[in-house]
Amino acid sequence: MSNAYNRPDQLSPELRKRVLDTARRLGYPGPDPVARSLRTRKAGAVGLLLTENLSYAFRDPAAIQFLEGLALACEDAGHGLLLIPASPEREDVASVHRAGVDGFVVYSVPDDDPHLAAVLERPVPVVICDQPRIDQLDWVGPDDEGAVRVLAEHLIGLGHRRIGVSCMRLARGRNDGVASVHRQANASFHVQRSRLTALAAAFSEAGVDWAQVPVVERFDHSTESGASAAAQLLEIDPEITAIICTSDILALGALEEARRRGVRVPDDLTITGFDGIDDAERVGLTTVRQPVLEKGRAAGRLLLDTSEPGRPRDVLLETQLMTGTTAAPPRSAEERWFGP
Amino acid sequence: MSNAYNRPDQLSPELRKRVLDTARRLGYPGPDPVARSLRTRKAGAVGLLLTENLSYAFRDPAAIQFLEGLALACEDAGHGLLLIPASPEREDVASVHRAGVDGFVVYSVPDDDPHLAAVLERPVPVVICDQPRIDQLDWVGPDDEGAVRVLAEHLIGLGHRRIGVSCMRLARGRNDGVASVHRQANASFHVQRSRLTALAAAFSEAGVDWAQVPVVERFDHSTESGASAAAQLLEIDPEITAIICTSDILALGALEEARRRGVRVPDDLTITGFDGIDDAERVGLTTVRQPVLEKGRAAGRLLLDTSEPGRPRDVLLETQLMTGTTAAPPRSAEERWFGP
DNA sequence: GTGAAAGCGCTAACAA
DNA sequence: TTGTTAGCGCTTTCAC
Repeated sequence: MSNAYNRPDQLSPELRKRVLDTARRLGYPGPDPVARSLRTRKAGAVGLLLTENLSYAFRDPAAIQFLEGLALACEDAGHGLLLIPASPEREDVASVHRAGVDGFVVYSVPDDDPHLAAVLERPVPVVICDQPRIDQLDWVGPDDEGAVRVLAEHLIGLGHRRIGVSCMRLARGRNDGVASVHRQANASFHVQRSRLTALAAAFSEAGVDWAQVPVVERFDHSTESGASAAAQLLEIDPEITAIICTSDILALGALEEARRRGVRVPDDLTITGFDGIDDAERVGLTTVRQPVLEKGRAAGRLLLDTSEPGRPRDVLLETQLMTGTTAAPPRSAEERWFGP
Repeated sequence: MSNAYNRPDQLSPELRKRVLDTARRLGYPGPDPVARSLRTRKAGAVGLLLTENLSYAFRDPAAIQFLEGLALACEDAGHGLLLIPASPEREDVASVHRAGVDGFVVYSVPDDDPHLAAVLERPVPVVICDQPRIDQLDWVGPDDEGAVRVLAEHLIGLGHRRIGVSCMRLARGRNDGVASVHRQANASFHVQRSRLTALAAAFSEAGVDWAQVPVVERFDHSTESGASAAAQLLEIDPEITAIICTSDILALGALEEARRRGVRVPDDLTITGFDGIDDAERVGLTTVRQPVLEKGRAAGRLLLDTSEPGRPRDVLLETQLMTGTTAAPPRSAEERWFGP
């Protein structure tokens, strides 16, 4: 009987048909997938853990592209993709415990995320995307430090010394405002930490006192946040010549704010992003492009690749500086006040 | 022991802690979710069946919004969302059989989809979104016929009589070209069928011979398809004054094609869409808006709503005619050839 | 508060 | 080729 369903080649077609017909007539709904999973120790699904509300994943263009890549890899392997409900608000970890999956992909969560801890307790393979970095675990992501350094040197080359930084949340607790150097260094989001560290290093080398550079943090990742962060930066120091944003979304918000204020980009103000989403390209944002879809696909492949040629494995993705039209040499103070 | 994990209130905290500590020390990874599912007959997850490749779901704005709504509902109920790999190419239904879920949401699949048949065999609740309509099954969707009729009457009111139609795939088999009246009536995608039927009815009442109206079908749902469909329509009958598209994506493609040809919209040609995605609103497309996010949320709620006040239930969503800037009265032939 | 035992539905191994 | 059986790991029930 089991054979009739699972190994059509092990018995004659006619017998198979007879068995199946009889089964259906008796109201047998087919093998129970859960019981089968228990027996075979395979769920045929991959779990995805995000640090945000599930619905957020469908609002952030970078997250969507990541999902697409991951879905592609799962589909190739005939696996399902289980989105695990793990809002940052509720500490409830049960959803991780309940997930019937063969492994987890963890996408960009903070070091101290309780859901991550729950995932790590499960006896299944785990692949981390972006953050955090954990020993002995497969990892996929871009070289954030290197990419940011290239961007920073581009801006330094243009002549920028007085800058402001707009960044995404640095820890699980909400803090919409200035992030002290201490908070920057202790950020529990590894990616944000490296980007800020790389910026600090590059600009320090160029003679900038990093402690004087305003870094403004926003909890929600949205263009509104980007706009208000830009506004705050311009208030703190109206003399800054560039706003460096750690994501394109924040940068797009900054562009909006600049337009609103009549500040010309890049003439009066340089604005840069990070990620390389479609909208960024459309408006010609100067940014760093990372292959987000590839990231998702690589994560899926890594997890589902059964031939294990020595774990842990790292996949470092190529990034590319996109010199758009939102970065230019700063104008001198006189130029800014009295025109060119 | 089971109690320690599942019913913290049934035993003293200290005992609970001791049990859990000992368990961890012995290397016990926590209760196996699959075995638990087998026993409790609950998977804590909802399956989603689409008719497209999984990755497609992350490219179509309407699908993304639907997913967001569905994810929202799942999250509220603490359920996971399992995306089931069911490409239209492979007839392989095993992924449906393997899915450990408490129910399925079926999103816009054709009447004769084999994966749908597999879903219906599973002894779990099913909610259908958009299509097909199946007796005794919960359903969520807009009033396609009504909405299209309002749109058609709008165009008829403007004076359009010589029109062309650009529509999405009508059956599982690829057919990029003209769709005969017969093919229209036999479309296995219920939604496309109703929209075409409603158009035919409205325009027939206005004195148009529907058999003479060119209806062009495209298998792939993309702006490129929309553009080529528009091109084909204009080739078949250069005198048409309006192109009605059964989706915004197709309409956006048609707009591109018009721009490429120097055909002015709406002066020389009226173009309409369906769905009301963000991009459509941005460019001012005349279209029908349906609450896509709400559709996803309603589907999830319907499936997860345990209090069953009499199934099957239908949720009919409100639609709204968006009179944008891409529809206007047709110009007479002379005007079109010799200018206003 | 604790322990023992049945059984969820399946698959794989083995026996006939 | 077909039939039988053990046991996957859990929860629930019931006896202690």
